[in-house]
Amino acid sequence: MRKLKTERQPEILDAALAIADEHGIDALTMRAVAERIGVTPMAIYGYFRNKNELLDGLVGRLLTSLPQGLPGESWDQRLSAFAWATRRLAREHPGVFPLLFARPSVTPDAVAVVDLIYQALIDAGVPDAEVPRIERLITTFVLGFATSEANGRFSASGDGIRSRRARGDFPAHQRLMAHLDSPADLDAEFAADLADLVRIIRPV
Amino acid sequence: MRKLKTERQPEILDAALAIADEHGIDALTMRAVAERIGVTPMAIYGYFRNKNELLDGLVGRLLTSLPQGLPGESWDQRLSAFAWATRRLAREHPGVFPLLFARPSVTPDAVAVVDLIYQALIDAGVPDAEVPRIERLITTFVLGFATSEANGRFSASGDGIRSRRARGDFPAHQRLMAHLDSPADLDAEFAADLADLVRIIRPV
DNA sequence: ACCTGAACACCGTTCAAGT
DNA sequence: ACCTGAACACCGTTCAAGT
Repeated sequence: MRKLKTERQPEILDAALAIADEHGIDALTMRAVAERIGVTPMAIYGYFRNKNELLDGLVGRLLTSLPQGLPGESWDQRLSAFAWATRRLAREHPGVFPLLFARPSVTPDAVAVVDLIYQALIDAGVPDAEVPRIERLITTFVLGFATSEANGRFSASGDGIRSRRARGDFPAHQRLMAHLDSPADLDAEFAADLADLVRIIRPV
Repeated sequence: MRKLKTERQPEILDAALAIADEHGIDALTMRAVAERIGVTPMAIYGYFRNKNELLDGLVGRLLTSLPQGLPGESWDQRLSAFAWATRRLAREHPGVFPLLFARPSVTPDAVAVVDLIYQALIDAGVPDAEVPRIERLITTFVLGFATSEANGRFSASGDGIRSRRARGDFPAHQRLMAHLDSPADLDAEFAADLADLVRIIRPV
């Protein structure tokens, strides 16, 4: 368990994030990161024990870039700010964002975000015993929505379907045909979803 | 665009799924699959154009194993059956399951599942124009919950936090300390979440 | 204290050949 | 029609050495 250097960690994470943003997550290799900061691949191992820890560092970087939550705002303003900021993050870093789902994130950064949501729910009047569950419910949805968008799960309907739909194999699709022109306005949809979720919280 | 053989595709997918289940997704290599069915790595390429298409096949396999929805059941029974079956799938195949989030799945298998949920929502009285949004809301949550569980996002709290919590850096955590002993009963939590989501649907 | 160079055990995938 | 063998261009990571 060697002690890690920290000096150039931010520089390395910057490089890694830039590579993933520009060329996709598959292009994020130790060798590519090294080349980008003008160093031999092995130099990276002085700062991160292995590639997995570098990815953990990337997750931490994403989390710290979320808003800290100004104390003056109301609970639903704070919740909403978190949700929209998370979604914006996914759009800015679609390659890296899905890692948030994969990595437990028990880092201080992650706990800080959770603490913010806990506080918002407490302020909303959610009973203490219910707060952790509702927090998981909300972050699961928000993370899931943002990840779906980043991965193209909501678009991509395309052609093959349309014909099959017409063939009548899927009766509900046929009936809803007028409303299936791909989720045109995801901003509006996300807003409506959040409103629905807040309705869960309110009278809990 | 060579024509692919189909005969041994199921056999190959079986092998791939078994490897991922037994040794994790990282152990799922073309070479390992080939060895498992007693063939050279290159033989696989007669059945799947590349590794990505093999993974798509795996996603299809997971989707077809979901229940088809008996017509005799009520809409909330059908919705509930889908949700619990999805979660069970994630527990049986934690390594492969997260692929469902990554791959758009516009395959017939995926559309069939969506059609089932559409129908349940229609039967629940959700207005046609709202059905696709509510479907995405629900599947996003269910997929997100199951993926979180498969990836250990809900457990894994552990030690580092506990001390930090005690240090008082996170006030909401401190207040809720009695309720943070890791999400003990995820079955009950999932049930409560589903009940909350159904309350969204009911009076839409 | 920080970085390099060479090497190892793997990958996915190509191409040409074998039966 | 189906599969094999050898090879290529990559990976992450080790170990020992260089300044």
